[in-house]
Amino acid sequence: MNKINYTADQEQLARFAKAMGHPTRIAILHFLAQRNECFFGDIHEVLPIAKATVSQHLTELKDAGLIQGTIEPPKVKYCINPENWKLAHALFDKMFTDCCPSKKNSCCG
Amino acid sequence: MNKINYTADQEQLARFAKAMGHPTRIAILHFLAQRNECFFGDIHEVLPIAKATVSQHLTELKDAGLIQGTIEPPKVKYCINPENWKLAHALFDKMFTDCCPSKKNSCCG
DNA sequence: TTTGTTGTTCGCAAAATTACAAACAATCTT
DNA sequence: AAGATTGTTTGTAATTTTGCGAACAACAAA
Repeated sequence: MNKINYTADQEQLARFAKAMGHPTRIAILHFLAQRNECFFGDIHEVLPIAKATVSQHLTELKDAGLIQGTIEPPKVKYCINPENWKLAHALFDKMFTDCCPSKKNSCCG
Repeated sequence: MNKINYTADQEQLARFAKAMGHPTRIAILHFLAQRNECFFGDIHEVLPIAKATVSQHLTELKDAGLIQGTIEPPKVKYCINPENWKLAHALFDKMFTDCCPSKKNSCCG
């Protein structure tokens, strides 16, 4: 009967996952990994959507902490946020490892 | 100027991420990992939301392929879907590894 | 100062998400 | 058949997300 509270890690993981929960944003993250130059224009150029929408998706990734933007007039350079990227990697990995169905006490075990 | 298409892997990863993009659903996944018995009632009991809402969240996780449900009258047993769980683990891991900021050709490198 | 380039913000519309109570269905027990 | 138990489905409401064009802001160059 005891209701659980969501832990800080669970909330954080959900926030990261939500930010990654759209193909465009996954594509942006992939794109940032393949380029040294990560200006807005470069990103917009390869995506099949309006620049206003690209800007929105970038804002969401930034708000979630997965990327960061730097103004280099007249351009804006985007890149992965290294610390939060590591954190996200760790949280996801822990999740998938903890819930590993091969573990003895797991469902479907 | 060449617009990219989202790859099947990107779409799949986004689908998994979207399903994980809510604290309740993260909590459900964690819960499924800690129990052998994974009946609906057990899950509902620990969550601070109505059963209809729990059912909805379970449906989303099921539709994304992350969990599976088995009817064991009069109960319903839920558990992790082992194959898709592995797939999700692999896709997320590949993403985080590919985009690792420590790599030479990465942004922020 | 005017023009051009680069992105963000605003205003709007359509669709999806989240949540609940109430009704329903399926199955056992009496 | 009637009741009890377990979850799902339905109907509804509030909020969020996604997307676009147009307007705007910041800055460099002519």
